[in-house]
Amino acid sequence: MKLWSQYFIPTLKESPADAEIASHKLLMRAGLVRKLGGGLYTYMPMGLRVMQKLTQICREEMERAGAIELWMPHMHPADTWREGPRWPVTREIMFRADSAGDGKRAAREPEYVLGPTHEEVITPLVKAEITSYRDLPKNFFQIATKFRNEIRPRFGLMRAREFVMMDSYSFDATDEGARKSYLAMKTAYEAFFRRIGARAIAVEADTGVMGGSFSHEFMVPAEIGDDDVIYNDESGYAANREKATSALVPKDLADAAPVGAVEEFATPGIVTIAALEAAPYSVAADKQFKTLVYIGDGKPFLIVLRGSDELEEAKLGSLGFGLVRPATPEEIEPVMGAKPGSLGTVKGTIKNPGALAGIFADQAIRLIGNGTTGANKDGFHLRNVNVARDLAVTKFGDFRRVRPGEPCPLSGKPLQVRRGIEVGHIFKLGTKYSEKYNAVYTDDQKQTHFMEMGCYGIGIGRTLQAIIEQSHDADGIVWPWNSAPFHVLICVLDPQLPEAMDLAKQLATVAEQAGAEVLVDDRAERPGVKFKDADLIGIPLRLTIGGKGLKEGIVELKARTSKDVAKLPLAEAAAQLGAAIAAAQAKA
RNA sequence: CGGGGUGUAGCUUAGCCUGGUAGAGCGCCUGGUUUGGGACCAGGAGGUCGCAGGUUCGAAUCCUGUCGCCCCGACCA
Repeated sequence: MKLWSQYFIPTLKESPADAEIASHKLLMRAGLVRKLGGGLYTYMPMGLRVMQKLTQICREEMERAGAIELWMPHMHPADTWREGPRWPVTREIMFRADSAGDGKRAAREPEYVLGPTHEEVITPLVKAEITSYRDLPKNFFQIATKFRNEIRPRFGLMRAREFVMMDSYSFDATDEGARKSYLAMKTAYEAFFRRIGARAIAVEADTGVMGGSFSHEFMVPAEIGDDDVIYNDESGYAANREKATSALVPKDLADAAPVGAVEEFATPGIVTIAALEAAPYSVAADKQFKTLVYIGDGKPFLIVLRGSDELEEAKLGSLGFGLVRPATPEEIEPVMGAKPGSLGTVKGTIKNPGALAGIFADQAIRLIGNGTTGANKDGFHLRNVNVARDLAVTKFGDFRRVRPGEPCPLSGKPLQVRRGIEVGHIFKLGTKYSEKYNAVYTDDQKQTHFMEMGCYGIGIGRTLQAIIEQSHDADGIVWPWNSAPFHVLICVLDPQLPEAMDLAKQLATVAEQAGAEVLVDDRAERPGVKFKDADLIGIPLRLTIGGKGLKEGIVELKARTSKDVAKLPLAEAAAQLGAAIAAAQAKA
């Protein structure tokens, strides 16, 4: 039991000016966190209590799934990363942790970095410690602080520079085992989110920098989310926009019949899809070929899309390049022979095709018959262009961004879109890291194999905020039972009356014996202030003890989720309170 | 990193355009009256107006630079 007057819950009537979204405002107003700097937050006592609830439930579910907790350093020798497989990418988001020094000791290259994640630490560790199939599988997890120099921290805990994450890493002997480990994590994550009262859905996701074969994100649907989830309720299809695909191109699509030979025509000053759509050219965007130049690991390659489609850059990951970026106009002209706006991939028109690492086309361009594309000659385009006959294509793939309304790949029904907050992510990695670090084991035939890996993460702080985003009303937070900082708030309206405080302490003991955590508001505040604060901090059950009620012989019990107040005769108060707690526990 | 915005007391902010003693509300402290949904009265404390430079007799206000914070965007030709 905690007495409010002796605890520390600095609530605010007004939201700080830098909080924009509901959950961020409530985090501040309910006294859960305070900001130190951009993306850096102090967990105040109430915020810490919620954090501890989440980490404990997370720990229990991970252990239930057979994972083993450990703790790794968060300051890493820079070589750990420099020698790792993704230094060029990860160094951009890592903080260096060198001696601040006097200028003499400050090295040009970092000596130490703060860990954004731990594949580069755990894989060498496991390589050194595990060499036999007898010791596999293993799944190690930790719940600890991560550091990432986010391009733009925002929305409070939603995207922070320093944040708490549960991360785990599985090591299996076989691909089949790795699939099992992956599924065990998916199940554990679902159990975790269910227990803490967050409605999260698993969606197919892009593997991104992590690499690997497949992955799911756990998304909490919310308008303020960073990600678009593409889904169809009927089929159960759900994917991150970066990964989402649609059944836009029929499998048995026949190539359109060419109506004539490729023909060049002058388009002075026309360098955009939209300009070519306008009169006098009047070429519909979905009859145009859009040709983009990218640089993959230093070498240019081309991406061809319909003019009406947009590139989903994340899908370029499937091409296997490490670092990918758009080419600059200076890089484009020597290769293509024209400036951006007049580019194309019709055979024979590219100035220096030998320089290209490949020409990759989105399958949707096969829907174009007799289309128009750039001539690789400034101010000229080509018409009557047909994919099979005229275009040089190394490989077809899925590179376009899906739009709502397109047919679901599973059911053919229209896809829908909604925003979501990514609170967890699981990856099946395969052997990308084990090969890099030579993490091998010996099987019962004395053969050595690379370990099959998976990695998994839950953003604890982000999850905390996502719960608030998902569970609040105009008056404040509505904590789910298992995430709540306290379960029962005993509101003593007249704390100067000894009998009121005595009863409060008595009922607090009852509640604690029923397994609830109790906060007693014993402050010398007016009732209105107490009720407003009670709603703001969102404790699931509120028991009100007032001098007026005591004279009538009653106390009041109210659930945060309900408007109804139950008047309990004093003789029944203990039993009713116990019953309400038991009911809430059973439901949670 | 690019664009936009903003910085005045613990919090919310007015004043800035048009230079001339820095104001309010909330919160805090003291006293009193109140007491079931953010009370009232009286008194009080609290500000290098983000920082640095400049213009000026005089700068919160105008100019330059810089830093912090917030929002939008991410080379899609």
